[in-house]
Amino acid sequence: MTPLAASPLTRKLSAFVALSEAELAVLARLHGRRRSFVAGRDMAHQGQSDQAAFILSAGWVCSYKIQPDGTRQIVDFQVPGDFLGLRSVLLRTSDHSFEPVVDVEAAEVLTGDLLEAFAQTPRLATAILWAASRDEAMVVEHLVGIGRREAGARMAHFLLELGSRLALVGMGSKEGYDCPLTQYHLADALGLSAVHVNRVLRQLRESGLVTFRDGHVTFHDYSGLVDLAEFDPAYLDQTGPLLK
Amino acid sequence: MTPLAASPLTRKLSAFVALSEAELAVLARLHGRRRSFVAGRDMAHQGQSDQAAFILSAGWVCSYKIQPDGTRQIVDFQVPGDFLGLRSVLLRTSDHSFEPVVDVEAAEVLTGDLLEAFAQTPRLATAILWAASRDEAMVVEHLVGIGRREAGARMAHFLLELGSRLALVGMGSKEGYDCPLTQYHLADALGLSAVHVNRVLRQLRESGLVTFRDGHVTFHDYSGLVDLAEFDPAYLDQTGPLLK
DNA sequence: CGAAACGTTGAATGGTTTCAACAAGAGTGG
DNA sequence: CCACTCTTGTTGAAACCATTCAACGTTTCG
Repeated sequence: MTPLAASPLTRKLSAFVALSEAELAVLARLHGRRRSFVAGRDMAHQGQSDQAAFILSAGWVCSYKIQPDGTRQIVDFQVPGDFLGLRSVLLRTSDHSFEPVVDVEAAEVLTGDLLEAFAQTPRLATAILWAASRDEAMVVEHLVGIGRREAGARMAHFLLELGSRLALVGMGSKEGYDCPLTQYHLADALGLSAVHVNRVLRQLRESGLVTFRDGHVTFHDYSGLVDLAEFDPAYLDQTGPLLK
Repeated sequence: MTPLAASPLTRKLSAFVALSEAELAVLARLHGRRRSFVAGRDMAHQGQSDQAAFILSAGWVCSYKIQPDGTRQIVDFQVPGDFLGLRSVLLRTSDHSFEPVVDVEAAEVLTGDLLEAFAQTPRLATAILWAASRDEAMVVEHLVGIGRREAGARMAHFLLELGSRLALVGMGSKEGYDCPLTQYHLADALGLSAVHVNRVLRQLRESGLVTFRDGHVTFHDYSGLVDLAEFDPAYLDQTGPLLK
């Protein structure tokens, strides 16, 4: 019996591991401290220490780094169901900033609560760490994309990956998904100029592959897009954490 | 009293945390299973599971991903003192390959031994996890470099970072260091073509900043290079793991 | 000696950026 | 309610950075 309104994180983890009632209860308790953040105002800045982690339940966040010359590189996006700042708590190395792309609802997770939850339910701990390693794999794939894919394939890959992530929490399908990002976000994430992002999007649209418009991504030719991007979701669709 | 011939990893950790005799002993025991690998033959392949971790004591390794179209992106290099495949053991998500750049000496670390060591000496565990988070920060910085730095600054930043890492284990200084990488390695790491790497290196050389030649990097104008690269070693020179 | 790996250089091509200008909608304050 | 500004999106033309192709030199190694 799944909860009436499972949180996105619960949904995501449940897609890979069958969680017991007790584990679901602990997970639910982690969602206790609800917090809100308004779009555009950073949740945390580079160099700030002692910050909490969050579980995103609604809204989008991006984690980025600003360079001395003012250019920005977005490292990753967080969508509902994603952890945010997990490594900062576990390992204390947050040298980037977090900006809510839209208004955000999140649960604050204190270090103590997290460690306690881990101690109580090792299987849950494994599942969460597995999710963290999945995030890391995405950063690596992101690096590969920027380094070795041309703009069209890079964009296609990005839109497909986002779609897969959202599908996992019921917010997207092979038809498309809602996406509040601006072309500037895409530019800063993909290492392109905003102008070129616009052109690439037009090409993809005119090729009948995808449309990115008015806050919505629509896949017109999913498999064609997969071909263009050479999208291999192996790094996303893992067999799940190794649990006995 | 430091050991007569401290391992590079011991050296590195000691630069940030004062380890007790007992902790040093545990660390030494982790170095027990010595293994050798010859240059060019992969230590592990993409998709392979159930692999051990290694502590590099001599030689260089690169971790990379091959794309369907044959292009390669090097994600990171490992130099003596670095862990290799740590995340694969802790979290099981190694979707990239490891190639020894030169002949390599490493200590194999079995999952069980590592967990046992962690249980025995929590401070050592924290120190090692801190080192892992530092590696992660380098991958993020690498992503930023590829996405938002032009070729010259990217190369300069890369050479400087490598220098800092090597200095930590006594294998480099602000004068320079030995570096067995080929221009092809640089190209695959920096997301450039080998031809352009050659040109960029020439420019840097002719500007009197650095020379990369015959397996040796020589800094001619360290601070000039730092300026060009906008190199801010904050993500490397952390205050160390938070230990009580 | 021949092959293979690495380095070097030129010329042509092309993907991307920059600069510039304009359009449309949202929000703001008078 | 209407100017006004700000953000976001759009498009063209010129400039530029980087790639590709091609050729050649050097060294290493079997």
